[in-house]
This record gives sequence, C-alpha cells and structure tokens, in this order.
Amino acid sequence: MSFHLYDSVQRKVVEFAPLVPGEVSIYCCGATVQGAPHLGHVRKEVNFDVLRRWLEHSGNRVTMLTNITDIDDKILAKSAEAGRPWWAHAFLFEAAFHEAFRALGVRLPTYEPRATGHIPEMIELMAILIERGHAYAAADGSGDVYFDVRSWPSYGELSGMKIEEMTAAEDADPRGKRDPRDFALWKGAKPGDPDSASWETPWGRGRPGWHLECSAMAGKYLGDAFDIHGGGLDLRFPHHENEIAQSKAAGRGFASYWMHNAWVTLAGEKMSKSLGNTADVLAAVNDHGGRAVRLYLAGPHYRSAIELSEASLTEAAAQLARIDGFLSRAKAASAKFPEAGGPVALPVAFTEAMDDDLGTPGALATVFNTVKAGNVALDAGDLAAASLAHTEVLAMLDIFGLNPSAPEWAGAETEAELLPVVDGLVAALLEQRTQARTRKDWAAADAIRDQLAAIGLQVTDTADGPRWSLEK
RNA sequence: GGUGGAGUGGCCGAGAGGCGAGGCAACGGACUGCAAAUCCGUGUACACGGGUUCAAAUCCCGUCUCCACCUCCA
Repeated sequence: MSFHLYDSVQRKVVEFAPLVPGEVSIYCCGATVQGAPHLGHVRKEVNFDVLRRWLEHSGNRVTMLTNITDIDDKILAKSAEAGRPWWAHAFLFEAAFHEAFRALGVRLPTYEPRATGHIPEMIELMAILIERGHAYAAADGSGDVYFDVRSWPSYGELSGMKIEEMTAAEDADPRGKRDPRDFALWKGAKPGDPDSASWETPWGRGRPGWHLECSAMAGKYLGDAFDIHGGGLDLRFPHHENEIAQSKAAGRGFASYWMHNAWVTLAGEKMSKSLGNTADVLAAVNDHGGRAVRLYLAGPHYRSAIELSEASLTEAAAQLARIDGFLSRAKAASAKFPEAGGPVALPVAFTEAMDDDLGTPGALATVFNTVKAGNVALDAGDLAAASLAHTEVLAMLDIFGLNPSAPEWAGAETEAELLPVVDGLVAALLEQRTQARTRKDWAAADAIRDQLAAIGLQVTDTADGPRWSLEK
C-alpha cells in the first residue's frame, strides 16, 4: 500500500500521488509571531514533522516550506504596547517559536520565508488578480486592495460554505469593499502606523493582508502547483479558502491535497490566545522532557482533538519510560547481539498504519508490541530476536522523531559530556553495592541504592548486573 | 442561521458490520534478599431510544450533550 491521506477538499482518504514522483512539496502555514508559542501551536509542527519523516522514509525528497508572518495588525498593536519596534517584537517571538521547536525535536523546514521579505511577489500577484478582474483597489482611496469573492464561482470549495450563507462579521467595517465578504489582499497604511510598517505599491502605501503572503511565498518557492498544503483546522476558513481563491484565480494550480490538524484542548475547549487557556511549551518540556511532550503530541491521530492535562503528559512520560526501559536493557545486552545483516525493515503493521493517513496510534501500538516482543526475547535469551526488536524499535522511533540517540536529542552538549563521568562515578558506587550484596550486607547495599535514589538515580538489578537510569 | 467534527472501560486513546489496538492505573501470579524492571493472567467499553441484519460501537431514523469555523486564530 502506498501513502494515503485525508484530503480536506475531497473529505475522504485518497491515494497520494506527488506531481513529481519521488519529490514532495509541502507548504505549511506557520506562526504569526505576535506572542509566545503554546502547546497548540507546536502540535502542528510535530504532526507535520512526522509526516515529513514518513514521506522521506518512503523514499521521497521533501521540500518543506513554512512561512513566518512577521507583520500584521496584532504584531503592530502588541509591539506598540510593549514599547518596541514591530520588527523587534516579531523577531523576539520568532526566536521563541524556534526554541520551542528545538525543544520538541522538530526539524527546521527546508525554507522559512518571512512575509516582509516578499512584498514584490505579493504586488505581482495582486497585479495579476486585478488584471484578471478578481481584485480591485478600494474606491475610498485607502490603499486597500480586495479580492472580489463573487468573481470566483468556486469560492467555498474547501469550507463547503456558500457565499450567500456566510454571515459577514458584525463589527466588520465594510470600508471600500464592494461586498462585505470580500477579503483584504493588501491593507493601506493608516495614520499612526510606523513608517517602517508600510511599503509602496501601485495602489498606495500599505502592508500585506494575511492571506496573500502564503500564496505569494508558496508560488515563489514551490511553484504554481505543489503537493500538500497543511495547517491547523481553524485556518480552513477563511485563510485557506482565500489562499485557494487568490491563487487559482491568478491561474495557478496551487495545492493538490489539503491536510488539517486538530486542536489541543484544555477542559474541552480549544487552546488559544484569545481564550487565554494556553499552556507554555518550555514549561511542559521542563517538567516532563521534550521527548515525552513530543510523544504526547504525536501519539494520537493528527485529526483528533487531544485533551491536555497534567495526567496526560505524565502518562506520555510513562509510555516513553517503557520504551526507553527496553532500549537500555537491549543496549546492555547488545554486545552479545549477532551482527545485523542489511538494512532494517519496519514492521508491516507499522508501515500499514502510517500509510493509512498517518495512523500514528496504530504505529505506536506496533512500537509497544515490538517492545514487548523484545523484552520477551531478552527474558528468553533469544539474542537474535532481541536484536531485531531493538533495531526495529529504533527505526520506528526515528519516524516519530523520538530516537533518543538522534542528533536533535543530543543537543544538550553538557549533558553528553558529563554522562561518561557520571557513569563512571555511579559504576564505582554500584561496585561497592555489589560487594555488599555478595557478602549479604543488605543494609549497606540498600543504603547505597537509597543514596542514589535521593539524587534521582534509579538502580535496577538485572541478570547482567545492575543498571542505572535517571528518574524523570 | 450556515458549515464541519465529536461522545468508547477507572483514565488516555484507536477502530468503523463478525475475531476486545495500544498505553496508563488497578488486582492476582512468576522472577527477586527486598524493591524496581520484565513476563503471564484478570475487563462482558462504545451518549440515549428505535430500526436494518444471522451478526451493529460500526449502517439507517430520531433524541440529547459537547466542540470548532462563518473574514483575528496551529
């Protein structure tokens, strides 16, 4: 079975066929860098990072494009509040997003263009749309440029909404719009806006509307047509609907497939800045570890809402501990493993699950089944089977981005440098404990173990001798 | 009002006509000096009411509840 995905336009799972076999282009709407990232934001990054890894594993060269919206109403408003230039504000939070991604092992996209760096491409796109009769400069001379939704018959193809049934926002100021449902491609500069926040166009000074930048940048880096467009479910309307309209009306093929990830919820409600129910990414990583948070986000299916709680993060950490427990057990025995022959094939159940619309829950179940099989093999002294399970588990964790020895988790250099030192010290103590146990001095043996436990080191006795691990 | 989605065991979370995904927690057992880890075992779950079918968590009809989007949102 080849890769299948749920396409939000067709509303069903369909076979995936890239425009160019072996090459996949993905555009994924990125952050508006107006404030700090929360767990909801990073779910999208983790989900699409797993998609990217899976497509690459399946033999594709993936070009991943994620934009940064570094100019918009909120950035201007919030930077003014904070008393810093809008561009400094945007950069501050761009860095915060990057830090959150790093903490979760999310790889940087292939390209990550900023909206403000692509004004000429936007002007070009607007010129085409105006020429074709799909856009117009506002009659009030404000410098606004609008897309004429009535000029585009298939407007609504993604969201399923009909223009007649759309209710215009109550507080919307129609300004120079011909129809209240027309959306802004470009926003004319307003009095009081910083000079640096507007650019010259044939229709007056102004700045990009939110929707236009994505079409302009996707066109520049991925071409008129590309494979997958992704983003959060809330972007389906209006943002993605508008992207489709303005791109196709300009004669571009745009995306073949649309993928949308669901929410992280808190008490059943979507996490969002406007509701104020956000959870800080770095705090969660600090409490539970980046890999546990990543597992929490990547384990459930990307189209299911997931409820955030302290318990759900703790459980993810427990799941990871089970996997890591096997990995360290297998590593301890690996010196005796037979030579591996050839590349590792992933378990069929894993591949089938992932090929079916990125079925991470089924794929994760396969990880656990393989962990169990590996533990059974270790118990039975079946080194060949244990070795196979070990390599399979690592290969599956690579797809999830959870392989503990992968570069993205080796980031903490000091940790990596200190590890051999700690290992040597603990080994010396464990040697003393082993001697105490040999002479059945349980009090002394337990004292050493308790001492280590007190500083967060857990000692486990195994047939191959004691092992230690850090409590999370 | 329009457009989508959801309700599954103590908890999280898959599945989408027939065999109980997986994990966490709990209980029993094996192993262990003890513990931890590991393994073995233990569950008659699918919002409610009808219907179709040999068979329904899954399909149909109705009802209830919740969530999201409708030009700010991952």
